[in-house]
Amino acid sequence: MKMKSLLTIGKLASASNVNIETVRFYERKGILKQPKKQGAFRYYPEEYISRIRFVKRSQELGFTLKETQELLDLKIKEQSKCSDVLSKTEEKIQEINQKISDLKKMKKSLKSLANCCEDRNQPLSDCPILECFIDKGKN
Amino acid sequence: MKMKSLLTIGKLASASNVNIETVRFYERKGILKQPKKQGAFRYYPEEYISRIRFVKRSQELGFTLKETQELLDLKIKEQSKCSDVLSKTEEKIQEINQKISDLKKMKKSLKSLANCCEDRNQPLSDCPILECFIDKGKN
DNA sequence: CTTGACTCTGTACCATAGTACGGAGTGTAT
DNA sequence: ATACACTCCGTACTATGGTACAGAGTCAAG
Repeated sequence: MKMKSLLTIGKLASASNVNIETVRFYERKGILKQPKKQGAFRYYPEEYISRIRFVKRSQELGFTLKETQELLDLKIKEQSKCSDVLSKTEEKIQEINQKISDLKKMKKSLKSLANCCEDRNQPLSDCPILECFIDKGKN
Repeated sequence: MKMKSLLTIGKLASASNVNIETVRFYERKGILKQPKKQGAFRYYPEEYISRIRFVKRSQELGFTLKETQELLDLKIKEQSKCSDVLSKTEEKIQEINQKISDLKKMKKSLKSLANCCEDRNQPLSDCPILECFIDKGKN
């Protein structure tokens, strides 16, 4: 049974650039809900591709699979209580802000490290990579 | 032998808010170089505290231990070739920029998700969390 | 109606990043 | 000089996030 815009697991995996086993793993873990099976095989609508991509990028940004699932669940459960969604989104937004701010600090440190090499007046050993996240006095 | 500003492994661990075993683990992995041993015990200068903190925060930002070590090595190997340091830092800065930009997209999506609940005109099911990283037309 | 590529389930295995623990040794305060 | 907390090393175990594989079943093209 072949329908337009339904993918077998193999097609989905290669379109999403992950291993087939990873798709099954995500299903076992509940990150992807298992699609209708026509007969014995899974057939996935195309939107699963963006889901998997979302999962991968979310991980690269420092969210665990569990957290990623929470992010996805915000969308998926259409019957979610609004107050739940709101507080969960606020919480995730706070986490994101913290990550962004820390990444900026790290970037600043890396830049001054790079400057040590462009501007040879400073010895490399004085570069402040370790000071990224250190509060000195007031931050 | 007790000297000012030298810490035993236990003091270091609790000052850095990690498990003692984690310190030893980092040492085995080469993330922390092992300090002078006076007699049989390790004695750490205080700067190890900021190193460990750096490692922990770096991980939270989505860098692996290996990558964290690369970042630290930029500082530690004072005889590093400047060109190496520069290209490594540039590379990390690019990664950081990408992360920041993706986090911002994710945040934007979460905000419009939150709006669905504040402004009931939009149905929850239309919220765009999955569209975070999708290029549609020009990005 | 067979063949071959693909999929199924279940289990085992892998790397990363720790954490726990046993049994022995050390350091120091009293 | 002995008690007790702390440290040593080595090994085993844990959780997370996959990956691999065996052996059976399925699909569809020829």
